[in-house]
Formats: sequence, structure tokens, C-alpha cells
Amino acid sequence: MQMSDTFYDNWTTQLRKGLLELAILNTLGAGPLYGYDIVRRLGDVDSLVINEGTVYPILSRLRNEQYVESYIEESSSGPPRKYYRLTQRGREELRRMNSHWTSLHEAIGQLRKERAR
Amino acid sequence: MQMSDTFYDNWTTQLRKGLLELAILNTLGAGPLYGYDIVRRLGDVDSLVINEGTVYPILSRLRNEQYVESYIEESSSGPPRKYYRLTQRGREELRRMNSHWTSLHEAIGQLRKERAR
DNA sequence: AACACTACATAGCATTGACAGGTACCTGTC
DNA sequence: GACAGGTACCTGTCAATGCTATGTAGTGTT
Repeated sequence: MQMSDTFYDNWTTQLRKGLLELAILNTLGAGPLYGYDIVRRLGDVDSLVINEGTVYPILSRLRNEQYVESYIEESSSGPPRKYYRLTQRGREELRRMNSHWTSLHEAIGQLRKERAR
Repeated sequence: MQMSDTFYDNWTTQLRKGLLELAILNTLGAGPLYGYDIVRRLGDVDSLVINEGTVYPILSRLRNEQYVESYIEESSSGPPRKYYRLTQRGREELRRMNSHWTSLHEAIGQLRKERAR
């Protein structure tokens, strides 16, 4: 509806900081995935559309922290794929992060309610 | 429980980006407030604790965008206060931002559910 | 051969939040 | 009246992330 809404666009970008890590870890919760596949899966969700230049650095960070581990697998059609799998450490961290995410949501919800008072 | 959990601390910091703007606008939804007061109000909420060096730049940005307007009022005890009040523009933007926030929450919720499948 | 799609990776940029520090007003007290 | 402590505002510097653009390379199609 609005053209070139710089502030809003910028704001949504900022909101994604940190959130993409959470989103990716949660997709990995269902089983191993490779980077390009994650791009497509998150692409299904409007507010989480992502591209390769964003996903690979995140996966590297997560691997450095040993929240995920990776292994290469050949593809029958296309270049080999680098799969990422949640480690136990990663699974625990994910629980913790999801819990923090929930409390953030509740906090904002609280502030919104106070307006209605 | 854990000492010096760099990754987690850093992650929570990143998650706050953009979110603080939303939080502040929502507190202003209940009526005009001055900066220092916002610091105290958000300080009541664990995950949103903020300090002055963070709040004032945000308020400036919001004023530049004309989402809030400010006026000075003397205090009976202490230096004068600069109150910030939501503008109509700000109220509309806030609605839009809250709506985006909700859809983000639903998106993450969706990803978490898929794990359970 | 040219093109498109898959798949991974990196460099440079813009933005934000955190921390530290600075200014200044007011009240109480020694 | 000097000092401490609380109130209130503001700015500069830094670190981290996401975005865009770009590059490499394998596979399949026309």
C-alpha cells in the first residue's frame, strides 16, 4: 500500500536480528536440513523469507557454538549438500531460547494490555 | 546458573533490536511519558530492562519519524521532564507494528509445531 | 553452448543496542 | 555552603547482525 516505507522496512529488518537464528534452530528441530533447503522452507513463511547470504553465516555461527554439526552428502541432481543437524547442546539451547522468546512475547502483550486499561 | 554465557547473552541483545521500539511505543499507548520514566517502567519487566543511553536515541528516532511529539514540563522535584506523546501517525504505525509482531510470533510457533510432528 | 537452477560462500554496508561518560537540577544533611 | 544522592537528559564509540551483491561450481535442458 505504501511505497518506500523506509522506517517500517528498516524496523522489520532489525526485528529479525536474533530471530532468524531461533527460526533456523526450530526448523532443524524436525531433522537435518541443508542450507539451501532452509532458505526455501523459511521462504514459505511471509515474515521469515531469507536468502543464502543470510543463512550461511548463521549456520557457521551455530556450528562454531556446537549447536549444530554438519556433514556432506552428494545429491543426485546438483552440487553436494551440506546438512546441518542439531546437537544435544543445540537442543538444550533451543529450549532455552524458545522460553526466552515466549517471555518476550508475554512482556509485549502485557504492555499492550496496559494501554487498554 | 551459567557463568559468562556469551552466546546466549549476545543473542538476547540481538533479539531486542527493533523490539525496544515496539515496547516503548506500546508504553506510550497508555499516555504521555518522559524518558526516565520509560526506563523505570520497562525495568519492571525482566526481559525489557533498559537504560538511559538506550532509550533516548530511540525516542529521538521516533520523534524524527513523527510517531511521537515531545513537550517540556517542569517537575516539582528535580529537573524538567521531556514528555513524549503518540501522534496519530504513531498510533497507526504502532498498530501495523503490533500486527507484524503477532505474525512473527505465529510464524515461530508454526516452526515449533512442525518439530512435534 | 548457452541458460537456468541448485548449492555453498564471502565482502562491504547500514542499523541498532550496550556501555561509558558528561551535564545539570533538586533535596537533604553535616 | 559543601557534599552526596537521586532525578533527568544527551552523546560518542563499539560490537553484532542482516542485507545486497558477487563469485564459484555442479547438473540438466534447449
